[in-house]
Amino acid sequence: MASATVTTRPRTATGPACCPTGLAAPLDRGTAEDLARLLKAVADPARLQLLALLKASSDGESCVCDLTGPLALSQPTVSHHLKVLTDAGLLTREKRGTWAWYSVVPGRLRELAAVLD
Amino acid sequence: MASATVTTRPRTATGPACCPTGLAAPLDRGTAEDLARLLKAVADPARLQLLALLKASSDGESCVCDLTGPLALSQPTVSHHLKVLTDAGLLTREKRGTWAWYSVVPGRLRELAAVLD
DNA sequence: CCAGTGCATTGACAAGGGTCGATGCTATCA
DNA sequence: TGATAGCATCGACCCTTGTCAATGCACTGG
Repeated sequence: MASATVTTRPRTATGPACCPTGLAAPLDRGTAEDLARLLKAVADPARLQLLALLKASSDGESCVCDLTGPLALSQPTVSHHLKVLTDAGLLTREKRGTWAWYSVVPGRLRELAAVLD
Repeated sequence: MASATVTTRPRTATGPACCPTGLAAPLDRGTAEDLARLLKAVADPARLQLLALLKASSDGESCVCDLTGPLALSQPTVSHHLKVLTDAGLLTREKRGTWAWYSVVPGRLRELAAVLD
């Protein structure tokens, strides 16, 4: 059993992706926490439904009023989930007039998927 | 909890564990919950470290005593995380003598990654 | 200017999850 | 047989998180 490899690293909260090596090599705690933060953003049924709805949208974007219906959740709850996904860098928000239009950041999900390999 | 490793969803049981279409098409709540359950199993820093350690292991397997050190967590906690990953179908457990040897189920992570696309 | 609409924020609540110490169980060894 | 080592389970604690009602804010239309 090798000695401990728990090296705390200087943090990259909203960094680009995180670990370039994926799970091929042992992860230090900091890198693992960064990856887990990203995965936690996706590991929710409501947020998965939001991502699927946005990807299936004809224009690649939707406003909140079009998302509350399919999810059967209250408007504040949907806004909360959209914020979580946006903070994780998976969605972009563009406010046009009264409406807020959300769309998926292209390639970001694929980056995350590539790490799990 | 006594959850089966794979759900009993009536739709297209040939898929990995949930949605064969990934996020390309809208998800119903049940399918989204199944996928979220799998992702939650991975969305934890300790469990990511465990997966990385097991993948990087020379024999592709490790016993609990070799995993508690690098994670700097107590033995019951590590056993708990290993159980979560095993229940999710991501790890297999084989008891030989006094030791319990864990190893990653090949291809299972890749299946999960393929859904996020 | 005022009423109405779309969305975000706040506060509060209940449920879930990570962690540990203590304990129980099984296999090995003297 | 008794003692010890490796793991799993239990019970408890505390923090996180998903959810909603109420409220606030920005923009639009009459």
